Amino acid sequence: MTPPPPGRRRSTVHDVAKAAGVSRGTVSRVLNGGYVSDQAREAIQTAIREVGYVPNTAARNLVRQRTQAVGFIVHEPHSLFLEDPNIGGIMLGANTALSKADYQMVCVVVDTERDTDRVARYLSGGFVDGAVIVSARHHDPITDVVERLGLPVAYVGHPPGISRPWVGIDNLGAARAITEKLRATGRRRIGMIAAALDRDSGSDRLAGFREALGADFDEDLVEPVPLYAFADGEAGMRRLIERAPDLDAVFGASDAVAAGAVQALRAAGRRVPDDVGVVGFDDSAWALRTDPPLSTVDQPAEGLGAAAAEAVLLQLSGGVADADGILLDAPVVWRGSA
Amino acid sequence: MTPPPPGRRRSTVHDVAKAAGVSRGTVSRVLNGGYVSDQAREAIQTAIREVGYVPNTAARNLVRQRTQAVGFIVHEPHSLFLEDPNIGGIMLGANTALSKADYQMVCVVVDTERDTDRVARYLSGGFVDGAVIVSARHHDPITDVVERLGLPVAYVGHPPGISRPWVGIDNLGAARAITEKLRATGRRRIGMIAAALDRDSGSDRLAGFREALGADFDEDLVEPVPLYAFADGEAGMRRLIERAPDLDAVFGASDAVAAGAVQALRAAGRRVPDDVGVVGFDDSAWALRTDPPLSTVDQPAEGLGAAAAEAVLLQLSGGVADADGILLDAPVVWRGSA
DNA sequence: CGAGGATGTGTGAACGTGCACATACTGACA
DNA sequence: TGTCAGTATGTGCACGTTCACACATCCTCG
Repeated sequence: MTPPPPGRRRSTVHDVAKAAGVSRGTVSRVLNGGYVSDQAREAIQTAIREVGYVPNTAARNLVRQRTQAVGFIVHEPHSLFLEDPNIGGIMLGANTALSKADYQMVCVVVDTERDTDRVARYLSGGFVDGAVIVSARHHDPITDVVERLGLPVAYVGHPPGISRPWVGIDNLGAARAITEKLRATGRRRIGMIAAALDRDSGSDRLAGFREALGADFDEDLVEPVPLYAFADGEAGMRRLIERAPDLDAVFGASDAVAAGAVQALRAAGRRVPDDVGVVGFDDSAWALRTDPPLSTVDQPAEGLGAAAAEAVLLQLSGGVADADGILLDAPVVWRGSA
Repeated sequence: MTPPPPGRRRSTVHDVAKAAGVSRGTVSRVLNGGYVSDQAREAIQTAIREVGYVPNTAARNLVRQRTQAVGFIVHEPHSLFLEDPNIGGIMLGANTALSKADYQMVCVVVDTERDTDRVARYLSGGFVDGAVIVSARHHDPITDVVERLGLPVAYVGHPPGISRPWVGIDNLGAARAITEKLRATGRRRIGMIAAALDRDSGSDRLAGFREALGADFDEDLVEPVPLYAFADGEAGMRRLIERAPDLDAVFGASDAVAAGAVQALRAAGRRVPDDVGVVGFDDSAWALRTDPPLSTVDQPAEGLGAAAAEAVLLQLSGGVADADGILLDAPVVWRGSA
């Protein structure tokens, strides 16, 4: 089918060796280190430029028994993938760290169940040396495969029951911090729109909220919604106002949720922040887009991606990554919405 | 360094052949097609499962002279990559199309100049069989390399001076359509915040705007801004109101720009849509986020990605992709902002 | 002056696959 | 019965690299 590239054949070490008047071995040593005389090195480097030599990855991978590629696996429905403000940053951070170490990043998006099997097979197929896994689920076929294979991985977020390296932010602590700050402004009836409680990030944020309020915590002021989405925030806020009209502040589990809440509050005739203070979580583009801009928690997405990638790279270079997890700092960003 | 995978050695065709009592060749034929008796086929398939055989990609790539991977190359600064509402969709669409054809997608983000060289080298290194290239620049080292190598590619968007397959939307036609619709609502003084005029998408949208207004076009009502970003829209709108206080409608070159414009208008005491009608472009998350939601043009991001990927796949399977480009339909979505 | 390390180079054997080729058996047909 | 097409299988080589090993030279030190 695929004809050899229209131009001429790719040049190989042999061509370089011939052009430089040395043997393959010496060329290889120039590329991979070893004793080479200055004279030979120079001749070879000239020859490389001359014949336009670029090493053949497949051949190198074959003999080295590795692929110099790391998978970036996102387990989210497509719609969420587009909505999530962090994934782009995580990807970028991971990609930057991997490129720097001369690894390639291979993106894999897992949507349907069928995909899950495909990816599990993919991972066991040795296409990648390791993987950064975002938003894994509990007892995911993917995590199962990873555990069984002992593939070097790092998770972004902390899937329960997994004892592999992971990076995340201190969702609980950050949620507690921003709730405390909100409380310190004098608010008394503080509600929360809690999203994605089936994930650690969601349940930890709720736990932090609860801790900050202590004895004042009122179960009735928590409105659970399925996703970290704008529409969920809006709908949740509507229900919450109805149930607790005296509410004077609300913590949205994400900026999108908080933005939805602002919209619903405004529609209900409440002023933000005068009548109701609102805080979010993520410091995504949403936060600067609402009026007034959201007080929120800065989620260092690029940092998370980079840290996860580095944890994988560490394992790849023979190190042992700490399975206890790395928590990145997620500082409160105070703006006008509360 | 990297020790062979902690478990046991990966099994190869030899192991399968031995387990099934046949030769390597027959195993290969089961995998790649050819004459095989039912009996042998069954024995081999059982053996494959038994020994947990997964073909070695590197070896296969080496002998087949291809990598079964397609690059996804984004030439944007990191900050824009995160802002752009379309890139996620394009990526997703491309990834879906490629996975279906059993190709892997390798993401490459080009930010700095240094990156450009790295990627040019990467592309010429035979790491990928083809590439989907997003937002290429004119006389980009990357496009140069691609042209020189004759690498099968497809562009998303139409970099000038390139005669390779590309997919895009009819920016000019869509901009004309939404401007006409805006005009039909009775607006008389229609301005435009024109972004990214150094790219085909930006200049085409301006051209469409101009065409729709015909003789009524007023150069003075066009405010050029560098990027498709919220902040640019806000700043541009501020300047535009000052210059033309009698303006009664504005076309933002993107939803983000339009959202910024809405913000600036509101800050200036204008009501949307009562005093000033606003329309955007992209139908991104921004559109539903403003109040009222934006009238805009639906940019089929996933469709673009998929179409580009398919154009690459077509070339890879020996077909000749149409270098004239494919234009996807971009329908006007009318909401409350005008 | 010879042993032995440091430096420099060439050669052969893998790595795991796909493919061309050789081989062998079957049945149909002249 | 010989020939030929179709079916079915095994074998050798090539893909382009790295790595271990053998070998050669030089310098140093006892």
